[in-house]
Amino acid sequence: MTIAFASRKNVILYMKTYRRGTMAIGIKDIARLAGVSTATVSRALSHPGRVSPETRAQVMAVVEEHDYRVNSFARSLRVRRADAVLAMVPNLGNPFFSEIIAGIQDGLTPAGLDLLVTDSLSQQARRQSPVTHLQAARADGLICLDGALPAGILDDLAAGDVAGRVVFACEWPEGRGFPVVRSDNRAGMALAVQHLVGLGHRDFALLTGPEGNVLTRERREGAEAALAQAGLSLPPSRIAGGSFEIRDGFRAAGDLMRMPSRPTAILCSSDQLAIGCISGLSELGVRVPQDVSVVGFDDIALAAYSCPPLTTIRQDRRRLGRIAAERLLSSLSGKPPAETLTTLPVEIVVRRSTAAASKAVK
Amino acid sequence: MTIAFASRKNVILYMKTYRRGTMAIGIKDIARLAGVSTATVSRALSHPGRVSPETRAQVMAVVEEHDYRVNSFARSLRVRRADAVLAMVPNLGNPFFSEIIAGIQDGLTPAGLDLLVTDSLSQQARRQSPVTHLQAARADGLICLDGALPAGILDDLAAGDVAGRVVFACEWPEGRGFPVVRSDNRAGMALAVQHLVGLGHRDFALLTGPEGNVLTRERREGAEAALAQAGLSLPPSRIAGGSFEIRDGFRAAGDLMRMPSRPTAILCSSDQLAIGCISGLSELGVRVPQDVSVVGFDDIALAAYSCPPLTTIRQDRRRLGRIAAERLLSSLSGKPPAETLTTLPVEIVVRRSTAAASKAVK
DNA sequence: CAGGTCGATGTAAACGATTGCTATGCGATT
DNA sequence: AATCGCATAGCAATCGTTTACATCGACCTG
Repeated sequence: MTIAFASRKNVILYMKTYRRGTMAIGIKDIARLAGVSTATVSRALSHPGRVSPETRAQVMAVVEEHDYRVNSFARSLRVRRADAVLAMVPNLGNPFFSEIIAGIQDGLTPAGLDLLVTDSLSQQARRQSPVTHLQAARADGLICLDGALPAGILDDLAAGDVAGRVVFACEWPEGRGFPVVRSDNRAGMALAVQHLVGLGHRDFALLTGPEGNVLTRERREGAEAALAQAGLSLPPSRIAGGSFEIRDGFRAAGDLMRMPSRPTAILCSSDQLAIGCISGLSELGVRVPQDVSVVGFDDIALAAYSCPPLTTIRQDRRRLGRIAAERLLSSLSGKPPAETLTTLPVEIVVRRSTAAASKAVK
Repeated sequence: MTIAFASRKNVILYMKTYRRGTMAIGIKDIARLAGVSTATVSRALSHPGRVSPETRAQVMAVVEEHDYRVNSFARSLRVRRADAVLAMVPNLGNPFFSEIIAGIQDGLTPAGLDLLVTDSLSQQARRQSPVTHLQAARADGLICLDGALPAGILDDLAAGDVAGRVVFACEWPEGRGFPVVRSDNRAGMALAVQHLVGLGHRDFALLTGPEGNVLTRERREGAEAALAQAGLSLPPSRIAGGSFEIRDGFRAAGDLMRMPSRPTAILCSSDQLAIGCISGLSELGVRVPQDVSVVGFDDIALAAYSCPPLTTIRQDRRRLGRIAAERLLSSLSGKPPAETLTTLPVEIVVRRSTAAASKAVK
């Protein structure tokens, strides 16, 4: 059985050799077969009301018989519209984004648009920016899930020729005025804090995402504000993290527990962080939730089945994607943007990683 | 002088804008500004060797200055090539596929191809099949991760005009002769069985995926064959499951433990099943791995952090995607397919969900 | 019955690139 | 000196649609 084979050679061969071999059937053939002009075929297909019922039926019969499809390039070239949208994620391999992508697809499908995807790394590899796709007319619009684009690209995205064709979702660059669709990160953290305070916790820690990320900031601020309201605060020594990844949750758990005074409740900026954190805690013999309570953020599918099942903040990622797509569509159709910031509600789902603060904590 | 030049350029641009009502700059503009013909611009861009160094530099300068991009539709129309590939997954929201998609992107990027994605549901919603995209020239090829396409669509995919433009990855329809890239499912299950037999286990159970799925079949067969080799067998009452989802693992755990005689080792056809299963077992007070050992399949990111960390069969999904992309590229370039079935090796990663069979089992 | 309206269709010009031919200029070969 | 070859660049056809405009009856109206 074979394992793999040289790729570079294929690439070169592809670039040099490939031509679409088969001669596809075109509108002219249909016209001839149906005994009408190409204009009539085109109209029968895209403006059925503009041709007589008999002609339409006749054309359709031929179209069906030969399984004809309009060549999308010729069409797009003529109408100057790609009928496609590009979604750019920081990392395609990160499962966190898959549901947002699915939501985008949901939003695009009713409008008959296609979905192109790419990730920031591949773009860099090709020395391209998503702007290229727009300029090359390959996509009508862009939904960007990466809030950390370089300034130069952001400038391009704000420039005249792509204005109104970009929506940010989930993450976004600050102070740029792009339309964005996001979850209510502050409210989410507030929910988490209130839940834990209600359980009697007074000693909090926070696991944050990467430095400079908007979500990191909003979630931290949300936590701090809610804690302040409860008369509590979050000393810097109680803030750890540095990415949304599992392994940092694991690592941070160790760091936190090594401190002289231990928190009884840990707020995590992602479920991955929370799962890593719990894993790290159990490694240290710290029990969740008996010794410390942990709450996550996102409510990924596995959250309900981790052990213990994770108390977390649910954000509806699918909906977020769909709404981003809808906003883009509306913006593409020339409608003036309603507001630039759309904030989606979140909710807390209480499972078993949180419990009343233990009285006997040191 | 610079001023004069700039203003003339602006006038030209303005006139163009005014006339056409669009801001896109075209090859004609570049040609005019560089003082050459469009043919030369085109050649400077795509066959740099065919123009003199001076001309090329001159053209490039103008191209850079105006940030010109070739209109991909005009180009695709002319060269009859989309430079894009469609990936079709059963369900975009399922994170299992995200890494395969990332791998596909990896394979496509060096060749400069774009990636379109869609899922089976959206296709149905639009009453389209992936064939449509190929016929409409929207994509050069298709990578299909859905092995359960209706027969009619499979017929279309095998038909003349799309022949050689399809590769199946991960899953595939049987008895059709399409090129397939897959993991070595049988060997994977054999690895799992051997590991457990080595730990002294004699009482096995198997959690399967959906009925009719190739992966379900191959993994079951792999398990059965390896067990047979060890002189063991798998009675029907020890086979449960019905999907790759977490919740079915959870449910199946209950079913299995309700049987009069309990297995000491559970083979799961996916990590999700395994995680659900462990969750279900712990619900019933059954400890993993002390009471029963569980092994998963896939090695998803969370597998290392579940509790206990999951012993599982790793399949390199990213590589699988990349190789599928490379096979498609090679096939598009007209090379005769080497062999239709490419099988990727898997390996077992032993963590803590498996242990020696307890002597004291009832 | 002349003139006007309207609906259905055809004609042909875009859309923006690529590329087979052809023309030109210039150095090398015989 | 005449010819050949080659590198370079332009001309114009072409890719497969859509759509503005023209055409042509049929029907209506005064």
